[in-house]
Amino acid sequence: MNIDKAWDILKNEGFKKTDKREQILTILSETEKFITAKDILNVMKKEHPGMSYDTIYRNLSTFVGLGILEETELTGEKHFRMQCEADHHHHHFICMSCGNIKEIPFCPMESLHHAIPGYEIENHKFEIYGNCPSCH
Amino acid sequence: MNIDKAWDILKNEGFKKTDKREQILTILSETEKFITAKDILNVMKKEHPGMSYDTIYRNLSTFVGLGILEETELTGEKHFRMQCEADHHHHHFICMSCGNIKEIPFCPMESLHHAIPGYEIENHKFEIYGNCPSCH
DNA sequence: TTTGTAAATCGTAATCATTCTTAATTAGAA
DNA sequence: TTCTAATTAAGAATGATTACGATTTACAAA
Repeated sequence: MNIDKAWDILKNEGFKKTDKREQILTILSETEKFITAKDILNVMKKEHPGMSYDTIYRNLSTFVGLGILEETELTGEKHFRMQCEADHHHHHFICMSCGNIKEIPFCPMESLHHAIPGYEIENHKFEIYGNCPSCH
Repeated sequence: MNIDKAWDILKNEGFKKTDKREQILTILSETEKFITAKDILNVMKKEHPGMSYDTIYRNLSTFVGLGILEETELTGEKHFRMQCEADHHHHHFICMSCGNIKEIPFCPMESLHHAIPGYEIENHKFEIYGNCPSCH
């Protein structure tokens, strides 16, 4: 997902264009990694010293709700990154050293739908952690 | 895992037998569900009004470290339950209504080891959320 | 059984991420 | 330009978790 597409979605849903949102999206689109609200605040404080956590959290959760960002919980903190452009459902390998992401073109749910009849599946989480080739 | 086996492990590692630990283990062994530190405190406060959170969190993390409990993050809170007895690696379906657990006799990693050469896999998370047959 | 000592617990304060509140500001429509 | 709802600032509140000094306890050894 790039910033333009994110703005299309936001405009479409009636959200206003603000420089804070622009900056949050810019920061996120400049990295592949999952980053925290604090990471974003630290960058934004340079230009806007009186930056509020509330602004960041509120916008991050708006973005997640609109499918602009994806969210995961790593070591007790929420982490965010741009939603993948890929049109197919997939999962991630997350490098614990450098934080980089590799897309896993595979979803275990496909083979599982039939394995547990009677169970209504609403959601699933599948993530792999370790070290990427350049980190070990 | 039953309480006796838990005590074997604790004794073996040089941990002392205390009534607080006994009670925490008892509470956990009486349910199949993932429960929180607060759930445990609420029960224990009846007998020990001056119960400390520190005691519960410290012991829970000891137990997790020794493989007596397993831990997961649900809606921002750590949840714990007794480690499964099963000798084979497996995953869980977690019912979002009643909290009950169903064992999934299937691990997606088996088919994945070869799919990402060069990546050193250290850990993985695979959980399915939804409603169990009696809840929908 | 008594005693010594490290481990465990208590009670509370501190910390950390996140959310809430109210007032002020701002983007974009009319 | 003006109006209005959306957005933001600033800081307080919340809720989970951890840390800490003082006290108590388990248990091994005398």
